[in-house]
Amino acid sequence: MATTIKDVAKKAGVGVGTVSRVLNGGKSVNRETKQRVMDAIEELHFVPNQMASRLRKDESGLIALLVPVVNHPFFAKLAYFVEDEADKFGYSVLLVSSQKRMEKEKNILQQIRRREVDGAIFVTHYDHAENELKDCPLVSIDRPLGKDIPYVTSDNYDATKNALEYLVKKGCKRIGYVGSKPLVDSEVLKREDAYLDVMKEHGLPICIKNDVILHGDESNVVSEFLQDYPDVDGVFASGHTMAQVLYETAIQKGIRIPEQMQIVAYDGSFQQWSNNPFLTCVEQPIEEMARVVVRLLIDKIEGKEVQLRTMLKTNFLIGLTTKESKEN
Amino acid sequence: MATTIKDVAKKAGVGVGTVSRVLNGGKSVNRETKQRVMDAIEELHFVPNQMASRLRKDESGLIALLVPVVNHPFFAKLAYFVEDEADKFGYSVLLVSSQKRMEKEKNILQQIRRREVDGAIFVTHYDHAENELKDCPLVSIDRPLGKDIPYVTSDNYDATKNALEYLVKKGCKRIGYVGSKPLVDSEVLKREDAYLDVMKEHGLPICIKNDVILHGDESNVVSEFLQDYPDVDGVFASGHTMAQVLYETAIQKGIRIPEQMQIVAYDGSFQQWSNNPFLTCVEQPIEEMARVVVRLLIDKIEGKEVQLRTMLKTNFLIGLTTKESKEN
DNA sequence: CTGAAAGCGCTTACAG
DNA sequence: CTGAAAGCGCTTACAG
Repeated sequence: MATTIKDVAKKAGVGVGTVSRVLNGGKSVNRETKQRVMDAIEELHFVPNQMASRLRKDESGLIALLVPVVNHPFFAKLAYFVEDEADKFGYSVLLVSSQKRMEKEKNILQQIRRREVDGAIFVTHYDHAENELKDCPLVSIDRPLGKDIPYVTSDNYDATKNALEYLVKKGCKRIGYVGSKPLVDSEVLKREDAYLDVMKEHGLPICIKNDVILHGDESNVVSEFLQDYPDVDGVFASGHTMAQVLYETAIQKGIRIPEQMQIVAYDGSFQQWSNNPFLTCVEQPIEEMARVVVRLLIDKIEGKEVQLRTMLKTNFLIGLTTKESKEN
Repeated sequence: MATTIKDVAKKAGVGVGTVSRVLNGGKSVNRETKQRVMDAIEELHFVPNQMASRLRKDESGLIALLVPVVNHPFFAKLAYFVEDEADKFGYSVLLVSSQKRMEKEKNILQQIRRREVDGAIFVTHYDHAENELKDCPLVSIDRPLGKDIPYVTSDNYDATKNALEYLVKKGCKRIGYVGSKPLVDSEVLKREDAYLDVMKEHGLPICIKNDVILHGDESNVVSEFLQDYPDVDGVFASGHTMAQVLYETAIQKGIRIPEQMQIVAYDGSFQQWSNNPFLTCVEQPIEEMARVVVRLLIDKIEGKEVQLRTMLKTNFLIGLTTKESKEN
């Protein structure tokens, strides 16, 4: 059997309470006693059973991160920094890919109730009844999960507007929008708003394809988009994957980029692998979003008051998928 | 306070043991009693506290997945399927990005001892003392973590050889190899072996850059590689990111692909987003690797005997980074 | 500063 | 089939 706090207590000649106190900081324990206990721990190679301690303290030390799929650059990068930040505060991260599986989201909600996890970060999500979310420490990204659930987002409207204005400035006359529409109310919807506004302002035609799709279907969406609007000379792609698929598909069709078609993307997460941006894109502050959202969650878990909406600034990066700046 | 098994027992007019039996399958419980208990559970919205049950049963229901970084297509895809498979068996996945943080790996080992997690999958890893790994349910990918630790791999040598022969067939005379060397003994090393063998066989020059690097440094490695061997007409890139960075860097330098330089990659994980492969590459069976490794781990956790080495077949995909097949 | 004891919420032989 | 009881390994008032 594994050695327990009892064995340590016996060996050190103290009560189990004292061992526990040493384990939890050792404040208010006599130096000598403490040393004896620590020696015993050392000798017995004692490792406290976390499960017992958690049961007692009624906390799990776990937070769940729900993403549609992890194998997508945006979510992967987010997961990376969420784990990094959580680790700093002593939390571990449970990874859940919930796309196609609404039950998984419900499960997490259950797990929170069961004290299996302390809280959760929903990046995207299905629609849940308000009362299911009640009393669960939850935070989200881009979407208001419920009216009391804090979330982090980026300046979707302004950034998109800015990106589209850039295409206009680069001479585009027929600008398309290709994206995947969120299932529920989301800040991401503002990208489409911005598109419609900019087109209207400049009197340009609307060439849009923005349906609710699953990750993995970008290829079909792009094909249909190019079929419906074969003559676009500029495209705003909502999401890095969409942009990448668009780029590849265009290349395969023999469309020259940026000569025949310029591309601007929202979210340029894969840039990190290169020193210079390849896609011209709106860069979301993914790392900061991750760190902020984790801290929000921990504050909620600890019962603190937190800000409901945090908006972070994006960056505009000029890459090779738009025409060279002459005026620069 | 949360409602407990006791409340349910009282409400149903039975003992707590009976409630527990109903919760755990309800076998050998009278139908009527069972119904009464279930009604009580329903009425009280009772959710069992997992922590207590785990303490009692001495199992956590958690497995840890250690990758250097999640935000890399290979690891992200692996993480996705690991979670999917683990979920089928009732396990949740703890995600840990251990690059740069050897302590994180040690922590997991500790957590296994503490019964915080039931087992772990190490994809890559630092060197650990054999006795640290002792008695821990562990499995890994591509690397033998220790002599009793099962692992899953792909046919690195054959696949690389095959890919290189393809470049030779496509007329390449100066074939380069750019990769990142694993820290420890690994099946991945066989890719370099295959390269050296093929070059020797065909009397071609060696143009190799294969150092131990961190994920994120691919850009520098590629730049140096192209500087050292500016006249390569074919490159084998070990790893999808390396290949992608190579492609982008070449494009930026004005090198035409595949006319001036053909590229073949090991691991074409991002293919999934397109219907047609973009990179010509060796496709690792990531999904199968993930599912197999999870099942191996669960078998180990349950104390079964498992196969030490599982080798899976790769696929060779022809994309746009090598010259058109004439003979096809 | 420290020990003895109660208890976290469940599970599981043990009797019956 | 089922109840009472012991116990999983820890933590935390409560006395002293």
